[in-house]
Amino acid sequence: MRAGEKIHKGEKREAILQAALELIAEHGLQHTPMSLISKRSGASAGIIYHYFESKDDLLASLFYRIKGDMNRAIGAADDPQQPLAKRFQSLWLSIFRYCLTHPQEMSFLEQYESAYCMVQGDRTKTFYDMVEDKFHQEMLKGEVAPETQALYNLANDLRREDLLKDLPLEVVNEFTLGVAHRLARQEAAGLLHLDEATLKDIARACWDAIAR
Amino acid sequence: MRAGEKIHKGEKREAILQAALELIAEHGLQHTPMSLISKRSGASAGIIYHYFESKDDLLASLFYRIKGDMNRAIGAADDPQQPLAKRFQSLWLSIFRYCLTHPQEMSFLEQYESAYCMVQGDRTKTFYDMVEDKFHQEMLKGEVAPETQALYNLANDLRREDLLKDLPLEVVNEFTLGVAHRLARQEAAGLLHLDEATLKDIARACWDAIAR
Amino acid sequence: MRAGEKIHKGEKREAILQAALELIAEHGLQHTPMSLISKRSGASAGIIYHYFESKDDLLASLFYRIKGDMNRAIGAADDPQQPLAKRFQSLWLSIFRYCLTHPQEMSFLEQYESAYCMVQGDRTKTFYDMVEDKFHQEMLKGEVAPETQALYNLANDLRREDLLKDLPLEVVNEFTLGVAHRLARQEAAGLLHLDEATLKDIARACWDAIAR
Amino acid sequence: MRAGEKIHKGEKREAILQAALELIAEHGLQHTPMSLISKRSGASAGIIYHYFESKDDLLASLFYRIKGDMNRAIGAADDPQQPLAKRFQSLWLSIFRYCLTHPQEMSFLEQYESAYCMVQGDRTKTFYDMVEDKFHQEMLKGEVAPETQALYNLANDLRREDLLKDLPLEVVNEFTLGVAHRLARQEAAGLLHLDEATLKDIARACWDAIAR
DNA sequence: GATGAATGAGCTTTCATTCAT
DNA sequence: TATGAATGAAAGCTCATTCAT
Repeated sequence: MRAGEKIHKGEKREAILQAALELIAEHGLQHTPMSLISKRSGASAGIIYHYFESKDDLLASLFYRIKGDMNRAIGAADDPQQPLAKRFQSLWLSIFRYCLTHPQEMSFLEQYESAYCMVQGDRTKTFYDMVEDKFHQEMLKGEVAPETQALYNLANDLRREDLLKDLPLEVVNEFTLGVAHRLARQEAAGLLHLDEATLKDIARACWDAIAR
Repeated sequence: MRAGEKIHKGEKREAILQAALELIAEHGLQHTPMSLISKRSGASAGIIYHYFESKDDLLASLFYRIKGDMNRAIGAADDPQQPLAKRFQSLWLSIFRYCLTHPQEMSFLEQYESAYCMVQGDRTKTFYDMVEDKFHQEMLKGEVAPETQALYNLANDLRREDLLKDLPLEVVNEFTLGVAHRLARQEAAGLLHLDEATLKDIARACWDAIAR
Repeated sequence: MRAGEKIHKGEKREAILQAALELIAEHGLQHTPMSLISKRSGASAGIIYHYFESKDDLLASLFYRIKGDMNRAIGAADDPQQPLAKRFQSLWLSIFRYCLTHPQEMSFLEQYESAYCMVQGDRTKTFYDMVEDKFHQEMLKGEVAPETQALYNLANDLRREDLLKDLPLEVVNEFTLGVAHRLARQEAAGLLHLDEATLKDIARACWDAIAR
Repeated sequence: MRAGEKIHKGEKREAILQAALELIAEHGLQHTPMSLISKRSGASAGIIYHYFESKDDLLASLFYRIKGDMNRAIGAADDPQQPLAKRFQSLWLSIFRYCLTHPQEMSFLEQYESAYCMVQGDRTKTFYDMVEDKFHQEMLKGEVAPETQALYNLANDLRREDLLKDLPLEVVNEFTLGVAHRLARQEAAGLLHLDEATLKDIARACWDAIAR
């Protein structure tokens, strides 16, 4: 009964995270009280605090679960055997598609990141500076956000071949993952429709931006 | 005393908006109660409801005030007499600088837009679809968000000269205003430092992305 | 209308404190939720937080209101013109009577003081060490708890005449105020009945304990 | 294995009581949830309800365990062979020392007794009137609280020799156990330091209060 | 005996909004 | 216009107790 029990445990925790994700995507971070998460997930109000220390902890856990999923999904699409230009296109398209097919996750990420990003003095603090739970601490030990790992690997390969302009890595990131993310959001919102051919054109435009 | 009274009116309303902007940038949308806005602005709790119908109305008013400011600041930098490539560079740099020098406004915009953007069914609804007050209605009559006007004018000029790739306008927007916005954010957060030369390189990379 | 307003304001604050006192004496500190204080006092749940920062602040305010009352009541009974032995008896009886006629206040004081007194390491911390609000800070500026002031004045006069044994002041305090307090509690609880004559005998026994 | 099992049983029950005692002395009665007692004692949340009917029952059991300990400790110090004045001094000092060396027990007793003592109408009800479990019922069958037994034995001996003033027994109790208890508390809190000589002076002052 | 996940009523506190003055 | 005390629903969270295993 061991395995069964563990699955059951994991399922409840997962149900809570899933309920939170759906509700936040539907009603917004501000209009998602714990009571609603409790109702939707089928968990009692109290038990949520058995799995998560606080609402903040729940949200942080959800954040890192999504980041991890995204990282895995995108990383899986990278094939180091392929030629570099082809790899870049595949990666760009896989980012775009992940964003497009995960609107709830994208909605959550955007709300969460912007809610924890504020100005102090003449300084903007990102949520990475502000939230101090174990998850964030662990994450900060790595040098880059996990979902950019595949991209950074590719960027290093490009640089080795001297195919990349001399731009900061963050800028390269904005021209690829950033642009893909934002366009996928607009497509998901119906503000835009991009067919296969256009997508490839855009991927190519990104390439033009960063390639020497 | 008429004129004086009117100035006084405007000042109080402005003080409320300014207090809201500062507090939201400092503490976040979720942690900015009306009571704090009242304290910071020097206006009583009650009188805020004389100037604004509700908190939502106050936030929407602030949103449109900022959008207007931004539009004016960016538009002012566009000189139709200049050659097109030069115009593009100027515009890109002026967008970047506006974002960099207005961290409170950027913080507010990001929080506000993401808080009012949610998923229903398999559809992402932007806050433009959801908020229904007079301001939004007025805005929706125009075809594009005001701050992109100068960029769209330039894009049309570029297209007339056949200098622009055949990409949707929204994509062009992402490669310019979007990229500038996100990089300015990172610079403001101290995650990145971009010197004058690098900025011009990035503006050029944007141009490479969209120019034929 | 000024005076009227002020009285009205004070009345609501006072009503809250009075309701808290009654309920705590009736049901105990642990079984007196803010909701009950709100109901009994006729104040809404929210407005209590206009007058007091928190439940702790409310309790601390009540504590100092009672300490002040007690001090005034007991101090008023001391007549420096009287002979010293007579003054001691009067003071002792007035302490006893105050305790006896204010059972709610006594119940509250006992619960409050013991609830905030705990052991850390091999050290007992009194609530004076633990609570850190403005009231306590103010109180600690004085050298002795206010209700012992009259007693301390008398003790000094006795010492000047060399009528007092060479005992620490705290010990003198226990033999007078302390004993009176505890006996009044037992009388109020019906565990004991002390008539006038016996009371005078006890006051005399206290005198025997401390007088040379 | 019988004996072993019984020892095991007793140990777990004792561990729970000990954990409760420590936590209540450290954090206060109000801030000692069952979950903490469970953690500190190493017993699961559920099993506590095998040993105790409820939290109230656990607290009552702890109360009587402490009262019994105290009684035994103090009674052991009384030697009926000694002269009466000497016996009184020994008893007083042994009370004082027990209180001083058992700060957790004292903290618990004070909190427990005051939390269960409340005012109804113009009447103060002690916790003896209010708690109705078997322990209290048993206790009420005896005429006096157990820890005063040794003192009462001595008081009777004194009265037989006509050495005692004509004061109610409760008053005698206050002048001895009561005063010792309160002074030990203050010493434990560091508000006071009483050396051996002073302690004997105080024991003598108590004697002066009650002796004819 | 023993576990610890689960319950759900109840807690303190917050806050957008109203309204008598 | 302007005030700020007052409202009360709703928020996040706690905790004594139960019960399937």
